[in-house]
Amino acid sequence: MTSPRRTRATVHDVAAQAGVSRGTVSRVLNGAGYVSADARARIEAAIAEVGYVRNTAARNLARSKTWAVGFVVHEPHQLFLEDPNIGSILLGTNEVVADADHQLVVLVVDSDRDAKRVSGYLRGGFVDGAVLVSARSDDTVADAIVEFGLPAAFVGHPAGRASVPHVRIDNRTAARQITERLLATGRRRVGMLASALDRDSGADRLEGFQQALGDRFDPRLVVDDPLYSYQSGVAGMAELLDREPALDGVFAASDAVAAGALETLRARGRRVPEDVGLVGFDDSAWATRSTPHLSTVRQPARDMGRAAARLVLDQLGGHEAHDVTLPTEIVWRDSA
Amino acid sequence: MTSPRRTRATVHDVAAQAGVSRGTVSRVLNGAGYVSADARARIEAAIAEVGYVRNTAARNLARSKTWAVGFVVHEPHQLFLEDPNIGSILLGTNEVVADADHQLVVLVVDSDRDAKRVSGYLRGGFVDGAVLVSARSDDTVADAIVEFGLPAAFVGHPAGRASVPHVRIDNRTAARQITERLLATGRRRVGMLASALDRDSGADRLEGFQQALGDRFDPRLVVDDPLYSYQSGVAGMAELLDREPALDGVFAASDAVAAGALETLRARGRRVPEDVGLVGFDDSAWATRSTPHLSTVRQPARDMGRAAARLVLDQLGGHEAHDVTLPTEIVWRDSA
DNA sequence: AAACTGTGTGTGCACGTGCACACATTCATT
DNA sequence: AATGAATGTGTGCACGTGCACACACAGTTT
Repeated sequence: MTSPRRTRATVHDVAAQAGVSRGTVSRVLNGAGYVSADARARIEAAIAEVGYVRNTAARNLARSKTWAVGFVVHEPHQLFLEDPNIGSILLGTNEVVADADHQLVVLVVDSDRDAKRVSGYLRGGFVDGAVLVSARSDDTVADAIVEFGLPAAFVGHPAGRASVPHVRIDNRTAARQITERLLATGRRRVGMLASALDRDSGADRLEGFQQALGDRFDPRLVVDDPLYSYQSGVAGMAELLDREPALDGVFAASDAVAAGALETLRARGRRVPEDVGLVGFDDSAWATRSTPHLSTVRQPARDMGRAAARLVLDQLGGHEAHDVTLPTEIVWRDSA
Repeated sequence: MTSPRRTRATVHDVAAQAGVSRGTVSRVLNGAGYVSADARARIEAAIAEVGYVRNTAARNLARSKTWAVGFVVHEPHQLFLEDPNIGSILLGTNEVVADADHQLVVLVVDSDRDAKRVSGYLRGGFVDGAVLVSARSDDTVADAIVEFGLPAAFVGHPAGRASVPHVRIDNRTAARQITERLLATGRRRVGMLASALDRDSGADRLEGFQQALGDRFDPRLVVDDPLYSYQSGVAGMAELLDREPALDGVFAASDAVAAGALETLRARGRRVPEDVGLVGFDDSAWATRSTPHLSTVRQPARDMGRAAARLVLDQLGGHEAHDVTLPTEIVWRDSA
């Protein structure tokens, strides 16, 4: 068993081994021409011999370009794992970033301490840009990025940040449309399980819901929770039924919330969709994993991830980045 | 609106602004004593004035220490997102790594091109060590790590890699125990939905299953699939029922697989647990999200993540790293 | 008065690379 | 024969930081 080298080989070692200078080695490594066939062969042999691998960190320092892009998720870890939307955004972003030969670096923020560390990381010259998912309005990581001037893109538009390019969906219109569709099934007492009202997504969905109901909107029939979680659906639904036993329609701010609501409805002996019509938001894996399958709004999460990546790459390429709004689609299944 | 700096401030700028030398600035930044109160105050003012943030990449180069640890997931993205075990391992690892003031960098490998890029990243001096999850036996990223001598730890032990420290559970014993428990409910024709036989986890679970059945083991009642996925459960269960309609017990190699099997069983009109007893593995979110809730093996995923992180940190601290085997627990619910 | 200690500060080099430039050689052109 | 281009190679500096060392000065000890 060979013991791991205490110190790695450098271009100097390669140059010495091949009997040439560092400059020539560098030319071989970086593909620029003007190297004799003989020198090239000797250098390639030397590289293999001394086991040279380029120190990318040093290269980045010299070139001041890292070929890495951060993907910052500001969510409780648990939710990061539970929410398939974030996963799909990650997929889309990675797709585009990898295709441009950059390395995506995923950073999860779940505490003030994390926020501090991640902010330092982003400013520390490790990445050329960053994609931020689900930033809240008082997001210190976002503050750090903006202040530092790091090329970035937000997925979802945190209130009060005009200056940062972002990718969004029209949450308000989508929420209005699915609520109208729910009302069209003849429901009379319709409530909402709202979430994350401190973000545009949460606030706009509530607004769309309210628009659809018009005069019939009753603030008592809105329960809200900071998180888009299964658990918040379980609890919120119980609260809603307590407030209005005659409830016959529910718009949940996400599929995870809807799935939780479904659990409570079942426990309380309400049939879905016969007694209560239920619609969700996201068209996540929850939608088809639940019984009955959920009617919901399809968010083009993967496209959003792709678009956000492009916004960052555009900026890195010196182009202007233009905000993007992507279309949603109503997916009608069995829950309403 | 201030336009983002084209070039960031350095220690030189700070030194010039404060009227001192770089060395003194460095001492202030790194906390080493021997700085007059006057100089310290001027430097701190200068730092704020020019908006200096340390270039951590350069610092790392100088110190040859990055304070970052890679977390490599070698899975199709889709599965990475679907499998809550990986998420929990990630949580545990991040917990310990963050506590040691290191930054966890998540890297997902889903293609040969990814593998190449990630290998380069790991060797490029961006991280001090790495945790590898679900490495297959012919894993090129693992090869790169071993060859390069990067301090690392595997979660799950890929066959034929004696030299790398790893964290594992005793899959064989756990599989044997839960199969025995399933048999104890009086099942006569018991099959298995096996997965990932190219990893220790998959192969050992099959072996444990076989041990429990002893003479009654029938290789025709084992269906296998490369992935621990919901979809593989759906398809595998159909195959198993086609081969043996009288089947009354199934051990699925993971909860996701069991959940898929449940779907097929329902579609084919088999009641669980009345007609068919079903047990899974992992005690993931699938287990309690399914109807009925799954009997399964609890894998201490979070602890495994923690242990792996410690293995890496131990090596970074110059200590020897000892392999860890963690205990499992059978969780008996309603599906058998 | 010389030698020593403690405190504060500046300078040079190293980390490992990339790149601009200078220089050397060959061969074709005027 | 002198100029020029094309090709090949070596050297110095820059990237931004940390650290070892040298130095300067005040106050204390022999």
